[in-house]
Parts: sequence; C-alpha cells; structure tokens
Amino acid sequence: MSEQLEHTLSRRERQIMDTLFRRGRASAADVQTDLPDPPSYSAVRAHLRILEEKGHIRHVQDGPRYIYIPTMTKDRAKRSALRHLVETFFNGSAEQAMAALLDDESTAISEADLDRLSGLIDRARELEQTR
Amino acid sequence: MSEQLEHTLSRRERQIMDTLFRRGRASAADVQTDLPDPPSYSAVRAHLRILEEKGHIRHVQDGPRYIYIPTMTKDRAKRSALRHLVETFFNGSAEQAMAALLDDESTAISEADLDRLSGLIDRARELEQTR
DNA sequence: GCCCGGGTGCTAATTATTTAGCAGTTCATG
DNA sequence: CATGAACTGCTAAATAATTAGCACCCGGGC
Repeated sequence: MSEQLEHTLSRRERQIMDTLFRRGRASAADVQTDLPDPPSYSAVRAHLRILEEKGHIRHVQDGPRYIYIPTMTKDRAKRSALRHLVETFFNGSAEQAMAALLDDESTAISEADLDRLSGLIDRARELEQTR
Repeated sequence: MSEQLEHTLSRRERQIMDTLFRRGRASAADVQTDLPDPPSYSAVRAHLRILEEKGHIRHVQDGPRYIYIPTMTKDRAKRSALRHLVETFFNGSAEQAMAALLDDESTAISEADLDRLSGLIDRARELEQTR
C-alpha cells in the first residue's frame, strides 16, 4: 500500500480522498456535493470505482447505495499529511508548525484547549526526562 | 490569484510547488533532483514554464540559469495548507492538530521547544483574557 | 403489475497532463 | 577562437485523467 497518498493521486482523486477523510464515510452523492467545481454524478462514481480498484477505498452496502470508506485509517493518514506539511513548510520543525497554529487568527482556540495543551506539553517534557 | 493551490494544481505541479516552497528558491536541476520518480530535465522545465504562465511562480536570472520562486509568500501558503489540513483531518480543531504534532514520535521536539511553546500558550491565554 | 426515482456497471470520447526531443544561446576554458 | 557543458525556448507526441452517456437493476407507490 502506498504510504504517500499526496504524491501518487491525481487532482480529483486527492479531492475525493480529502472529502472521504473529512467525512469518514460518504456516498457518491455526498462526495459530489463536496467536490469543488463538481463534475457529473457518473464522473464521480467512475473515480470512486478507480480509487477502490487501486485499494485506497472500499465500500459497504447501505440499503440501495454504496458508502465509501478510506482503507487507510484516518490516524495514519493524518500523521502522514502532517509530516509532509511540516517538512514542506516548516523545515521539519513540529514546534514551528505548532507555533503557526497557535498564531492563526482564524482558528479560535479556547481556554480549555489551551489548558489541555499545557498539560500535554508538561507530559511531553516528562517523557523527555526519562530518555 | 487562486487561494487554493492544492485544489487547482495537477500532480506534478503540486510536487514542484512543494519543492519550491521547501527550498524557497530552486533551479530546474534542483527541482528535478527533488521530484519523486523524476522525469527528464526538459519535462521539468516545461512544467516550470507552465507554472510561471499560470502565475504561481516567477524566475530571476542567476548567471546562466533561471532560479524559480513561488509568487505566493511562504507564510500565506503555509497558513492555507494548515487550514486545509486541520479542516480535513482534525474536524477544524487546531488544538487537536497540535496534540497530534506533540504526540508524534517521529518529530523530536526538544525541551527548549517545549519551553518556547509553553510561553506561546501563556501569551495566547492572555490574549484570550482581553477579549 | 407497471413505472418512476435513484441507484449501479461499464465504455468510449474528450481533454489535460506529462513527457522527450531538437535547435539555439551563452559562457568558460584549453 | 573552437569546443563542449549547461542552459533556454518551443513543439509535438504519448499517456493519463476526467468526463458523460447508456443500459441495467431494484424497490415502493399508484
């Protein structure tokens, strides 16, 4: 199974995988509504069939229709995406990436979130000690 | 200018923009060596010409050769990429994304980094207060 | 029972991407 | 000052992506 989804997928395939990861599971119609500049329904279905052939997604029957689900777990996919983004834009520094997240106006981080993060950082610091 | 680079670029174009953002500036030969499964030199140059036509990059002369540079600032690009990733994999929660970054074994975060992050979080908490 | 509505599978055509090749230019150097 | 290495511009061909269309199936309501 390819580890580097970003590198091997075509434009539409990427868009479709994104919506599937975002939603977790989706019908062909769901995917169509989510796609930017959406093509015809049957075009979407053709893509889904190809992605399934390639092993990137699978489907389960849900009454009359298919529900599509990524085969790679969301956890693995998110780690892979994060690693790639940190590499590309933050020179490999996770710390810089976190700083950018904190800094971004558009993403509101609540006080509760901040507290939780402080806790996580403390825990990370302890782990650091034990090495 | 298109805000959503991820959505409009082809596979190779994306790969090339990634290496340009990673390196900041690069010659055609640089780009070629960075590309996964690299095509011929002239293929790379054709892509660079097209990306320039589309306005995504520009070039400056460096002695005998061209050096290519993204037109979008790295800062804008990284924010856009972060937003998209947070949306796709973290349900819009920057906090969850940060937690994942902290948690990732592969990205070593030093104690100094952790201290710096604590400081940033404290500052964010103060800002929160003043609203 | 028949006829939509809303699904699916499959195929073929269009369009875009991706590629290599060739001719010309510039520059360093022997 | 001739030669070759390292570039560039441009073009055309091959390949891949993307799309729409058609035929079929199935279940529910009239």
